[in-house]
Amino acid sequence: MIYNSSMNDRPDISHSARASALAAELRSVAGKLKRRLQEQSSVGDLTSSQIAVLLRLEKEGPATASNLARAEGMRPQSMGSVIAPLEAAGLLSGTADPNDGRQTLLSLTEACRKLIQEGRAARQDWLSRSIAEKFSARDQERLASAIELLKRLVED
Amino acid sequence: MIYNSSMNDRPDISHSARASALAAELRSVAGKLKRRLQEQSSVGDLTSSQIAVLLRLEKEGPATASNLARAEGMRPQSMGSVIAPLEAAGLLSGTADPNDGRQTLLSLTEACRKLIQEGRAARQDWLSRSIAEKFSARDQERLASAIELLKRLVED
DNA sequence: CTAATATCAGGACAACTGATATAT
DNA sequence: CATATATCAGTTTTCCTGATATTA
Repeated sequence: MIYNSSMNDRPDISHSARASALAAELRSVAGKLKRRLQEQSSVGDLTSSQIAVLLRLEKEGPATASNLARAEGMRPQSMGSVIAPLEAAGLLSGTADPNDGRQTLLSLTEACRKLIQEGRAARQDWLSRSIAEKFSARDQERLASAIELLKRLVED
Repeated sequence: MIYNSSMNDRPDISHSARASALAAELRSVAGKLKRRLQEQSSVGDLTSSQIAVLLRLEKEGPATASNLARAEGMRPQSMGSVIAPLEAAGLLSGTADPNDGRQTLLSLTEACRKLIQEGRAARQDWLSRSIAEKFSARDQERLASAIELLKRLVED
């Protein structure tokens, strides 16, 4: 705390009151977003977490299940059940790391990479589509900095 | 669409590519936020949805379960199970609407109102606390406009 | 032996759908 | 009778915890 509270018991009442109001709104919109993503995932066949994984692998290259779990802030066991259907669908393939037998390095299959590059995946994706449709280039910039803000919030 | 696509098949490739990248990041951070809210709710005794309901009632006055459900973008049945524990805990009380016997108007109990006004609820709330601690007044303003952006996204 | 990875099994939670009772 | 509210019951989804095998 930067504020000196020795001369005043409530130096930041409005600061925390504002925080509380913002929290309420953020909680509400986060809930809606969550439900929206979920309801859309039943339309296609990929869940939100699965799309997040695919796009991360596409952007940052092969990774292990544990790596992905850490990146997404979830447990390795949970990531396992996110990944399993993707492997079954032939979108992901795992090869054992020759240097470390414990690890299985996951990478996108050629079929999946093609799907993403053709933009088909994005067009099927409700969130990508909504952002493209509803947000101008200027708004997309604003969204980008908003996301940085949210990242700070969910960090430790 | 403002762009004229008659002279070019892909006038907004970068626009939608950017949208797709933003979607990936937003999805990721939304997932983390969701998990964070959930893990915190098991510490206290109120879920994220429940806090959202309490703060909404405090801000906007009494409402019916269906009203609240619409406001939060969920089904009335789901809202029912959000509300039930709150009534049981004595934070909410429902009185039958004299004009419309179907409706039960929910309002905060005095105990709950006091809790909120004392700021105890907010201090116990991880999200409020994080926002207050991590964000300067300037950042809170940025967050406020970010939330407006997200609201547009989850709207129909 | 300790640490990290992966996986299996069971459970909790928050939302959903469908059905029913009641009041308008 | 059609509509809106509330509630009961059952299901699904996603993530969790705990336990075990394997390799470094």
